[in-house]
Amino acid sequence: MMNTVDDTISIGELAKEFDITARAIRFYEEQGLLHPIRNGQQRIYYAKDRIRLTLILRGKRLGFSLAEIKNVFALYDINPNSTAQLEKMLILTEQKRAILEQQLTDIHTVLSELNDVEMRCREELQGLSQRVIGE
Amino acid sequence: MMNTVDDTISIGELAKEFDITARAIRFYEEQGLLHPIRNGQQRIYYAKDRIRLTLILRGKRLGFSLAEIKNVFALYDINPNSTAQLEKMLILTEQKRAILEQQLTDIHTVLSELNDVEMRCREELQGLSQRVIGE
DNA sequence: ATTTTACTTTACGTTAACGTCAACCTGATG
DNA sequence: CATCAGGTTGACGTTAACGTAAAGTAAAAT
Repeated sequence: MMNTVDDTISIGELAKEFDITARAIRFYEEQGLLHPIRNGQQRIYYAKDRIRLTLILRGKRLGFSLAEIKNVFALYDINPNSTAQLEKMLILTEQKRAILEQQLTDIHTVLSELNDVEMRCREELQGLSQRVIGE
Repeated sequence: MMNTVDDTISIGELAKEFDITARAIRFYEEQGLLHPIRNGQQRIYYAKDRIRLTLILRGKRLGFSLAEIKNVFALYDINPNSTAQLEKMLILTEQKRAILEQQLTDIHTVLSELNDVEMRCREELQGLSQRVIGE
């Protein structure tokens, strides 16, 4: 149940808020993507967990696997003192960027194709209704 | 092998051209996404199959399942004489559009986040090299 | 003629991301 | 006190999209 003093919520509420199942949330935890605190047996979630979940779902929408998303999280958690790690991170971000930019062009292509289909559809519908009226 | 008179190619060449396995191509056929002609036992592919494959792979990059991609293909193959079908198609294209536009905003968000990470990385690297030089 | 090379079908294996029980705990409520 | 809503941990099931291995065919090269 919702805690009245702080901003913690239960797994059920979190699931409802993001329109996913509790099972999915537990699975993300199992995979190391979430780390909720316990109140006895039960999990309690804070605002930071909501942010994490937002990132997870966005990553999924973009076609990234949970493992990849976990990697990205790991990047943010790196202690930025090693040149090697920093350069590795730059390589990874560049890879992501390339994929995302490919997706951008893909999306624009498909959107314009959708426009074509829609236009032909509407014209066709116009024609049909004209003929019906004409009779 | 490449046919010298027309523009047909074998499954191996097609696989190489698109950097996927022949198994994948056969699987797409199994799922009704491709319909190559046979020369005896062997499959032969025409330019139109290459176009299909391009569309399949683009769909996949955008996170669509093969079943969804097949549906989209079916839309193009509809004989556009039924008002009901045309309107159904318009509904489907609108759904796709919504998903794609969500992805667009997702991508822009992530790209700008990547920029932030990169900038912090480069600054950190600058700092490290400065310190080394200073010694 | 035989060995390669490229293809074929059949069929079982694999991985990711959960779904779906089953059996248990636990605080609130009639 | 009993029951119920909501939580918990296993553990096995499921689907998509192929991978992979086996066993056979067919043409081409040696």
